[in-house]
Amino acid sequence: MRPEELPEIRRLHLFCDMTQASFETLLASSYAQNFPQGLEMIRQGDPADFLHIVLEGSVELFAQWSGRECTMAVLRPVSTFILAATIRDAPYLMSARTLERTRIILVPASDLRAMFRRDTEFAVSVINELAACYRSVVRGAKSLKLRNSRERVASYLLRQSILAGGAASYTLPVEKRLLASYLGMTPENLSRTLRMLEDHGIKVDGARVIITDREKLTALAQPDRLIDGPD
Amino acid sequence: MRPEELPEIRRLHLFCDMTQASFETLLASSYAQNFPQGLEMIRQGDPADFLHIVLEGSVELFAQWSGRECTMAVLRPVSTFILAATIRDAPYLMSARTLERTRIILVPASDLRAMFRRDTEFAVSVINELAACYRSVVRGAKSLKLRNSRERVASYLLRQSILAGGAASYTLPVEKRLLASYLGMTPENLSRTLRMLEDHGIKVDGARVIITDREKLTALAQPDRLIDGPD
DNA sequence: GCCTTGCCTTGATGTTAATCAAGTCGAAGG
DNA sequence: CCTTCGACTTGATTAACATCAAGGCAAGGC
Repeated sequence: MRPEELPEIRRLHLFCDMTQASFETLLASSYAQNFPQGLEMIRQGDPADFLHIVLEGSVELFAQWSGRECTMAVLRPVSTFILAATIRDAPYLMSARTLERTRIILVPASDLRAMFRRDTEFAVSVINELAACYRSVVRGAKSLKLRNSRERVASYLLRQSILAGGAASYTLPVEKRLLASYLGMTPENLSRTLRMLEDHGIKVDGARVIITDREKLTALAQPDRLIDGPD
Repeated sequence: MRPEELPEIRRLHLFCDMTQASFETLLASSYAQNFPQGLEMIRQGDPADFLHIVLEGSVELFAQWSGRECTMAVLRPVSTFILAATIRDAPYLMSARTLERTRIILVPASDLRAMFRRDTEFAVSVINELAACYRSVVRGAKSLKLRNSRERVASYLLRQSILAGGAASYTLPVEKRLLASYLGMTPENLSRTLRMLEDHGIKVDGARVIITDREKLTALAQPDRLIDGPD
């Protein structure tokens, strides 16, 4: 692990409140690994032996069943993933693959579990992190059950604009086929929906999104703090 | 609160590992409340001031958006709910209503948050509980995204049979309209699907479910530990 | 340069599920 | 006993979405 990486990790909510000693102990038993693009680094069902931290690149979390597959999340630096599985010492519920060349820190699950028994502040951080993750998945489930695909796309586009500082124009952070799977629809349907949304204040050209009429888009998306955040 | 109720609460995973002193302190600031049937006891968006424990009756967690509504979970004694919101001191993401006359214990969120800073074993229990809740929602999301409605119904019916000890016959624990909403479909569609499943090893008469051909049902449901549990 | 390759789009078609509209049934109450 | 109400069912229709098939387009390799 490179020394300049430690402060970046330390800044994560999960690690910023623990003692320096605890942090150093935990990271001492961890190690970095570089993965090429498209590598399936975690397979659902495998035992969860490590907490993962993305330092560079990006990772797709996805799920499989009966020959089908869907994207559950896309993670970018700096963030952790599959915390819950490591804590319960249970099999991963999701698979993970790299979307590009990606650098990951692997923190042994057993050290993690030992650490939050010794460092109360760390335990509190884990609690907060898990609660946030839980709420995030609940939001996703609400969006899936309460909105149709057009509304989900509209909400997503509006939300991305807000994350880009309210910009009227921005670039999609992920490929469209991935986005479609994430939103629970087929690529074809996403393509058609984006076209339809031209009547609702959105223009999409390649990965470029332009909001032509924010009011109209908002009327369709009906953004809701309890689904779209912020927390 | 009745004295005979304390041991029941103590037996919950969330409370069984904390010190007796901590448990008594926490419950001393709590109080019980009885609600009639059909009462909306929690409204999504309200501040989360209490952890809730169901002692008698049953509670529906549901979500609303744009005039639509869907069931997220049904809770029965003895269990806790909306732990994550209380921890983050954030608004509830879901509403809750009683399905029958229901008795609830209310634990003040602030006492809860103070307690897991003082009692490490309790903090660990909270961590484990949250991780379990998180995984449970992820399973639900996977089921929604990877299965069509017929497969969801088949999985549900098979799973209930297993929960009933592998019985070939059992009673549905919830009304069908609720079940439909929980499974992400309309009551009409559930009704038709149950009829269709007669060709796949299931016979439903009112709330009575009879598995006529477990093998056929299993072939359709394709139960998966990573979706249907057990954990 | 040309040829791949992968991603995206488009149109035609088929399937799935929601909606609309009656109608049945059984439990609760007058 | 009859009425009423709510839950459930059923059929007809419509809307939403997936699938299938074909083609466009841009990036990268030879």
